[in-house]
Amino acid sequence: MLSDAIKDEGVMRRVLKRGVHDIIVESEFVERLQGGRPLRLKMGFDPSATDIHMGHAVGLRKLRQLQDLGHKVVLIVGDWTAQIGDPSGRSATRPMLTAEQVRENAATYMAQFFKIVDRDRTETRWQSEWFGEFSLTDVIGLTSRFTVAQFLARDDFANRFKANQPIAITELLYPLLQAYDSVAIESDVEFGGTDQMFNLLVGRDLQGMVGQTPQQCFLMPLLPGTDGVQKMSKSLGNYIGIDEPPDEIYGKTMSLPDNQILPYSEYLTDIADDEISEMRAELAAGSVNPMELKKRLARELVAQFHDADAATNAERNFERTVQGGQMPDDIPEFALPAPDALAGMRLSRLLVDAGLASSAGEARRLISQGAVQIDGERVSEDSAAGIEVGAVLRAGRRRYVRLV
RNA sequence: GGAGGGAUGGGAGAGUGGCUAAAUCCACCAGACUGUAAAUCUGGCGCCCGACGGGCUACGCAGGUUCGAAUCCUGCUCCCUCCA
Repeated sequence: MLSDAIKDEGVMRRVLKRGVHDIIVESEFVERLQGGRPLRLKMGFDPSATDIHMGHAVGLRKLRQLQDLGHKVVLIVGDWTAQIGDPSGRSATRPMLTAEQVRENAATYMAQFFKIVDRDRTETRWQSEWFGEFSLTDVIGLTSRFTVAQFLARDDFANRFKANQPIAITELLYPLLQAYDSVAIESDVEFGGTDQMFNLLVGRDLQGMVGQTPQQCFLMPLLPGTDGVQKMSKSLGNYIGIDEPPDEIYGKTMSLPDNQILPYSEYLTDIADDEISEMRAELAAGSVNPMELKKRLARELVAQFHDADAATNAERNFERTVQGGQMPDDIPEFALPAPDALAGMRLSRLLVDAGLASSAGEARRLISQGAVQIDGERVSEDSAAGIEVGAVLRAGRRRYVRLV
């Protein structure tokens, strides 16, 4: 059942150090890892956000590594909290969902989740299994174990409290509910980003209070988004989704700032440690064009979330279109409503209809700024005169459409 | 329960009767330069109109005063601070 690989120093190093920010408590974790019993690895999921991106992948890859050593993932669908939402209204990321939406979102999420995590070594649990039965007595029992001072130890709360920002009572409840999840499934290890540290620790405390062995907390580094500064998140629009087409993953990776090449390579690929050290040395010495290392990274990511052929293709496309300035071969088509529709039509109208601009105003701006090309020729007049069926419209760097 | 302060565009934050589709910064879009990197520079950033002009919508919500309101008045909703 359990793999002997845990005796291998290289494997252990990879599991414990690479793509890991901190393990609380590392020595206990190692002990339990070697204890001969498959561990229950807790991973919670909020069904109000269903897209998995590279930032999440760091942790999911870690789960997979541990599964490969014989351990078991327990995926918790946060259906209960999602149906309550966040009444404080402060956070648009926690809308109230219907049971129906939760089911759909969970399905969407899992389809992506199991691209990384091994389905056969995963147990899926729904939060409502235990919270569905919860009474007010239970809630009070739970809250009575903690103090306000404990919560003020969390940076986020402390800062907001000092700055006179509101903190909804429910916000204090969420960590407790999450902690109770750990008790409900008898978690051995819980995973989360460094921003989750407080919540994970509350789970650890609560388990101890009810007589369970406290879970270990596995903290993953937060992956910066494509801007290289803020953490990757959908709402900031700086993410690379694992479900995105090969060309997108490749292209977005290429637009990463250079200083993200090493972190991304380390956290998201299996490129060997010595190779990464070599890359680091080359970058420091300036003996390599960072672009080349980024291409390597982009290939690795596409191969991982699609396959090797897709990676080769995406690279070829990138070289031809972006680096070579040629048109891509897959251009979405836009069907003109009528054969003679182009006659007398304004170009701005056409751009909007074809989805290349969100409004006529934007379309006009693009034209006047020289961002619009027809069959490779830059246009400056807002007129569709002379355009024929089969022509390729381009707006900005990457938006193309072929008229049919 | 009492007193005071506040709600402005994706975010932060000016503006206290016309010069305000609303300063400035960030984010974002496009162009130049490039390695679809960073930095820098330039232009843009509500919607519509054959349009160097015109119209419509917008400053928490609903009314009102005024030739004219984001700016004044009334009511409502929400938030914050201090006192109890």
